[in-house]
Amino acid sequence: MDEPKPLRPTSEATLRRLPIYHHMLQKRLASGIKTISCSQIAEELSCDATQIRKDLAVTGIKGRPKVGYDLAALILSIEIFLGWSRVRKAFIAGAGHLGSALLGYNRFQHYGLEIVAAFDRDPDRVGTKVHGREVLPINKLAGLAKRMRVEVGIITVPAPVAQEVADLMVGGGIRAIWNFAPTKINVPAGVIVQNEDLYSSLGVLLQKLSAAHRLR
Amino acid sequence: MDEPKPLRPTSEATLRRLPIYHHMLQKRLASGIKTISCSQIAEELSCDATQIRKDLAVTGIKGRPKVGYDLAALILSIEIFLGWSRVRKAFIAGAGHLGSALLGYNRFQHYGLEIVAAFDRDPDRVGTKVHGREVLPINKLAGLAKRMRVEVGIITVPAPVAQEVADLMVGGGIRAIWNFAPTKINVPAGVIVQNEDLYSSLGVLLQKLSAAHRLR
DNA sequence: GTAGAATCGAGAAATAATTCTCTAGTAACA
DNA sequence: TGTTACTAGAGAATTATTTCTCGATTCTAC
Repeated sequence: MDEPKPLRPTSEATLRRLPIYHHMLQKRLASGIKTISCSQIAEELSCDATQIRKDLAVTGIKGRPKVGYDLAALILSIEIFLGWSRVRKAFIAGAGHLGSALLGYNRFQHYGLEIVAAFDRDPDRVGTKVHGREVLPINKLAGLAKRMRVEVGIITVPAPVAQEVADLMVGGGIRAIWNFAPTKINVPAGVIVQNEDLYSSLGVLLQKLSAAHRLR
Repeated sequence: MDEPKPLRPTSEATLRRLPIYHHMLQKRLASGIKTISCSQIAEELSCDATQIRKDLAVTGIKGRPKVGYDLAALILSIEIFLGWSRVRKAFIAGAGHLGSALLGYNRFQHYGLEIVAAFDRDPDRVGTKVHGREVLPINKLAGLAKRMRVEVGIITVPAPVAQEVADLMVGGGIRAIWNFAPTKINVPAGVIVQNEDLYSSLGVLLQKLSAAHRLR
């Protein structure tokens, strides 16, 4: 095995930081520099240099003392590690506000994801186009997913129907689900679920605000 | 002091889980039951009962052995702790796809947030209405925030202008910022920033998918 | 009543994550 | 060519978080 297969999967905390470094590094690349050190990254993002070093190490990149990392190589290394170098097809279920907004993110393509079609239950929405992609009836989801070998499903339907939609996706062979519905979805082992609960984030924000209030 | 003032702030992990319990508990409340135990919650969300018990403890709720918690009291306790019991005014900067989607989330009101106005730089958008709220020019943001005592700012502008917008918000007295732009924003001490980087979440999802691939 | 089952709550142990410390290597400069 | 300042990388120490264990409490059934 030429790839250093990790005994433990990379921690979620590290995975969440890598894209942040990536954004920052691309900004630097545009400004023309060739190499960058952990201390420079740490300075800009105001976090710990050692942590960055450990995070970057999981991608397999090697740096040089006194110099740092080759910027272009580092960016590429992060992209490969995160799976952004290969674009995977995605279906989105729920063509409401949030679904439409995600369909409008055309930059997902640069981050390994291509949303190829949208699905909805509402007959008024079916047949319309959102950001250039046609909205299809939800009952076509599983069959098309299988036929087109779609790997990722995005759930932006209301919570009460999220499980139903997840079942359709799993039935269609989808193995990774990005769930924006604020509810738990049950899937068979082997299917990856990434929950994106806006209310959780809002909870964190408002609790901190309340706590700050209480201190004064 | 009648409130148990915590020496350390509650961990982010706990804060993120509380809203998840809240969703689940409300679903249960609708089904008519009066009390619930940690083991029942753990079963439904497939996580550890002890962790739930520790999480709920931070809200100050007391349970009864053999019975569990009073469901209504527990929900209220979470809401108070997270700061959802009082509705705070918010401004949103950036009336693009994502901004419009957030303006359409009218349920934020139940989670302590009321988006009262939207702002944009684009003259074509200014003056239009999005989900019932008028889009105002960005240069009015700071003044209005101060006058209306707005506490929360939501950033849904492109990354390159996020810092500018954050500065306007801070200038307007806003003390908590929900940042959807994939970039770091610098704010004075005391201002709370909650980053919501979709690319980070996507990174986690796709990396896990890639890793799963590599294993086979 | 009393026995038994279920649960909370608190402290201990185990695990995971972050930060610190040291070594070796590299480049810039005198 | 030697000296100095800087940095990656590895391992140790620290800190935070999760999981385990156990005693106390309270309800249910007999």
